[in-house]
Amino acid sequence: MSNPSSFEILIDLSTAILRVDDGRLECRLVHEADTAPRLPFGPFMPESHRTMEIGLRQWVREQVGVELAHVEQLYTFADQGRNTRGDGAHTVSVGYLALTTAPTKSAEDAQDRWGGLYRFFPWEDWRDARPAMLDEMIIPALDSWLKKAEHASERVRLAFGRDGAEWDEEFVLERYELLYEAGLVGEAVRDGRKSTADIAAHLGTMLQLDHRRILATALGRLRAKMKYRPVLFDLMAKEFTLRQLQDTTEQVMGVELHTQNFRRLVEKSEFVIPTGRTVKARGRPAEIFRFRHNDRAERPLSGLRVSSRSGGRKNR
Amino acid sequence: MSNPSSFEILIDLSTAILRVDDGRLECRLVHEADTAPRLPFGPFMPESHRTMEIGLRQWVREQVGVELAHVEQLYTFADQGRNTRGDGAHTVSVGYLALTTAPTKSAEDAQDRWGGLYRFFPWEDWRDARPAMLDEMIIPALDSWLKKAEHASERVRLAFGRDGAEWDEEFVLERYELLYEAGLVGEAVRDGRKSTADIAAHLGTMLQLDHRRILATALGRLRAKMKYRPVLFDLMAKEFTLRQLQDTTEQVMGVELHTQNFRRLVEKSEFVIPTGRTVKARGRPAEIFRFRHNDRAERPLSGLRVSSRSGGRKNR
DNA sequence: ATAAATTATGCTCATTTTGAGTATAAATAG
DNA sequence: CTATTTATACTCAAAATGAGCATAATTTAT
Repeated sequence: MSNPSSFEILIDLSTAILRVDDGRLECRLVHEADTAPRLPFGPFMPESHRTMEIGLRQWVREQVGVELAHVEQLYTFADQGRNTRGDGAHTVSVGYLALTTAPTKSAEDAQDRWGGLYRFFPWEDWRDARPAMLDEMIIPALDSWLKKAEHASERVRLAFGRDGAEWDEEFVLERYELLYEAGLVGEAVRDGRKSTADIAAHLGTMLQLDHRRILATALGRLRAKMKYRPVLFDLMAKEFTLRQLQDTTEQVMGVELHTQNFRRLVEKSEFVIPTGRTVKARGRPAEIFRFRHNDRAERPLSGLRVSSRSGGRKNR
Repeated sequence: MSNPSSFEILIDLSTAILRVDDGRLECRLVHEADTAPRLPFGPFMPESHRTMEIGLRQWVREQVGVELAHVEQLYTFADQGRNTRGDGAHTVSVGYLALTTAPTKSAEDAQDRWGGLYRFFPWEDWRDARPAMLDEMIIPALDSWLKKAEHASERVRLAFGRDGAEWDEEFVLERYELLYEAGLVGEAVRDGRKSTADIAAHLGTMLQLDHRRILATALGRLRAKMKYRPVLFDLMAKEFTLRQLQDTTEQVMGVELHTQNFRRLVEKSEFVIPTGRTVKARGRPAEIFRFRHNDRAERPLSGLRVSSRSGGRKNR
């Protein structure tokens, strides 16, 4: 255990705060002059932060000021050269995911404080159809990269659902990492790796430091978690229609769902209770529901094993 | 982002290395004079470790010398007072899970290098029956703690499957944490918390620092992961019978399974191919299988959604 | 006012998966 | 040769899933 002295390490606590506003999945951003946007973050200061979560909540409070409904540690990143600032300090970053309830009055915020999540990962949004950029840019670029990096071919196959593998919507981070390694995203260019800058310019918006990596981790984790824990409700307002619930799920999963079956699933789960009231819009008025909180009668914490609509998830 | 200077932080890389030997789930331990055993660990040294995984592999190599089949970061713990050594340095520990293939010739190791995992978590082993210690010690002690700590009652309910909630074998960490908070495990005594030392003496073997917490995280994660990724095979030898596969699964999940249905599940999954050979013992000889490696034809990486045998999982 | 469009909700049906057995096969142990 | 043990095969009902058709309750267009 040689030399257990300190190593001048700085720990960043960075948080991906997600919400769904008006049916759109968004991430809270902080803008600074002359740089890419960033996530809320700050250093872990053990003298004043008894736990990391306390520290993170302090930074979020100071920089953002939103109420966090769910907070969860994601991953600790420490790779050399991927979270580098001016000073040469070694920086490790601990990424967190936080969810926040849908805002009551939208568009109250300054326009750019919340950014649509798929701006950063356009290839992850399959709601309409398989994104064209996959076949037009990403796959060809990966193929040409694979000539030099054959060792990665199995990873590419699984992450991007090729050669009979399925597209797994949870593999958000794996896909981002491959794009980074292949030099196809802006951060690779910035970090001075061998890269293809012209393609990178089209593959989503860059963030500072390793924040897009953290965001990818957040989305992947959220997609996975929704299937087995009822985190979905931490993204909803107190009351909602089943359509809104479905919209939120679709936004997160990046896939369209079969409405009737989704409804059946939700009702069976008993996570939700009808209020009796309805809301009017176009078409038949929808009933308003709310989440069944920590009642005595609460179901075991299964999630929603959502089943996608026939249209989605086509592979090549 | 005030004051992003360094804070004299030391990062420990600690690894729970698991294997199944002769049908028993074990964890690699390091013994030192006059203390509780510990996991292999060492400091992260950014100067020489380009990534944390490189660092961890170095410590494992130096202290242990086993081949790791699967390595996965678990969680980063930084709570004040739970990983304290003599020197007052602030220590954060990053826990890892590593799996290792079943050893060919068992009992070659010195006796105490590998310890049965359920020594540390006797309440997690439901293979035979619901562990008696739950009703005899743990639940009553928790109940009496809850009188002073009412806020925790919902957590206890979910973690220990009370009042209609189900016992969820994945909640290993949640249970350990509650036992710690309630002062019922040795580490709470050691850390100087309000505790019930006489009970703690019976609730499993202590480890150094926060290593048992990391180990709990490891077991919980492994149990969860087995259900959706084929990590199971990283615990098996190259060839095995379906009974051995089932034994391993049962060891990890801490539950007995329905043999015929397990077999059906495994065969359908196509993770496994028969070798044609059989192995003799008592009773009908069992066919020998091996894992279908990264073949071109590999299935999507689903796991085994194991279904427990009727006997198991009874709640109170 | 009436038809068309739109959205919500209800229901059916075939298929697959699951949970729980019963039955049979191929060995060893006595 | 019989009982015991372990492995493997097969059955069957119940539950879950995937896909679609049908109806209800509104608004929008004509």
